[in-house]
Amino acid sequence: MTISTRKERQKEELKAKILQTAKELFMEHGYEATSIRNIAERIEYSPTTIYLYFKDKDDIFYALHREGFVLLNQYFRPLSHVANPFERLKAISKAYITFAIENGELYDLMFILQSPMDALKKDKSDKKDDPDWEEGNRAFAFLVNTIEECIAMGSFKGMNAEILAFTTWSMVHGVCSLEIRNRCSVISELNQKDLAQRACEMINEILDRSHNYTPS
Amino acid sequence: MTISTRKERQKEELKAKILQTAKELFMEHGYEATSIRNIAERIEYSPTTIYLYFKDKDDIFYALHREGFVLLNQYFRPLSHVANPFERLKAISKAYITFAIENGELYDLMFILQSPMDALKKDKSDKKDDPDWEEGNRAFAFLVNTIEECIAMGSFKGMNAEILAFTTWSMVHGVCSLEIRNRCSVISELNQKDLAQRACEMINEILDRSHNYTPS
DNA sequence: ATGATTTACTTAACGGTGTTAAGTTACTAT
DNA sequence: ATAGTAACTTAACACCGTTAAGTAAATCAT
Repeated sequence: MTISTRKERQKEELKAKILQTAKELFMEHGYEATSIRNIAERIEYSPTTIYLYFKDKDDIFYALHREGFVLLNQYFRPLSHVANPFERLKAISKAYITFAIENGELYDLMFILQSPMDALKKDKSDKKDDPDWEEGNRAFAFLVNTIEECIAMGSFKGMNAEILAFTTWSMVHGVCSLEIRNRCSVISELNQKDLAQRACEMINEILDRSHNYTPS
Repeated sequence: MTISTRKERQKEELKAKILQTAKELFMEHGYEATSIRNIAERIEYSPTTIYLYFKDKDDIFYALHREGFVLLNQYFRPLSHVANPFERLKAISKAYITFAIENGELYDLMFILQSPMDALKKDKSDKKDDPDWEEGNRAFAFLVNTIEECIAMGSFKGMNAEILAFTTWSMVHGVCSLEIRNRCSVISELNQKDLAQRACEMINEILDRSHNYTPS
């Protein structure tokens, strides 16, 4: 028994090593420039070995995808102590953009690249209630709950919490993705990250005005 | 003279034909699945011929990029007749998302793909005042001008027009890019395009509340 | 203990990609 | 007529993701 569990462990170790190496290369050079052959070379195995542990390239990046959400939740965790739900909402949007700027390639993988979504489509038909998606659901649920609390306090009168959560996410994602995919430099002379920061502050300002709003 | 002008014309015709074929294939199958060899095969030339007309693959897609902005401006054109600047702003955001949904692949090229930005980086150092970028500038200027008119009318008190324009663009881009890159289906049971539409309406609602806002 | 089977991995190959160096043809100018 | 140029092609390089077939060692069954 102990000998077969050792083998089991070694298999898992190799799988983890492939994943970690993929992550390193991906962080260094991005998705396009990371090849199965590169990964194989760095871990000193033949490229085909990787296919014994992962279905295909998308499958590897789908696994990294999950790690991204774990990290994002770490950025969110301290914010659960912010008592005022509206302050918490603004803190979430700030933490989100900080995460995006500090982990550009990972953000790209999680929210821009098609690849991990393709992997999801291939063998998972359930989508939402898949255990790999748990961390993603947790992150989004935190946002939805915060907005529900805002509404319970009388903010955002007449708005649907889930739609507003998606909309808020869209707004900050818009800033982050334009920054990551280099669309900021083209329209403004400002430093790119400054522009992103100022846009994010403005989103908070707009949310502020919107949540305080009382029809006249 | 007339014989050499004919040759000149034929060269331009072939260049246009390459571009049009690239566009067709790109619209049908997306960026990744469109290869130089595919294009060459369809126009019945050898793949290397394409390199006599375009520097590389990015260069081809950068050219299509420009056409995308021409089309976007066509969506915007009728809106210049909307007299009320705030109504015009909301109409712009609606037209933008309609453009994105009706021309998904083109939108992807213009605002998501890295490729055309790489082409821009390669041989253009001026960036903003490059003639190829004229149509893009026109589209953004239309948004900035509209917001400036809003501010002149007393809306969005205390906000910077350019930053607000960028922020507004970010907000609608966020919705469009999440939809195009398949991140909607994961978080909601709603039909993807419905979700995008509702998010866009909510952005207009938020802008509405924000522009009506008077500090209490 | 020995033969059969399974496990873990590799070699070699397929069909594709973007790109370039060298070669070919046909037209043009002297 | 000949040298030169313009337009295009052939062949190749160095990659890519992926798979079929093969190998060597460990394990299992008799």
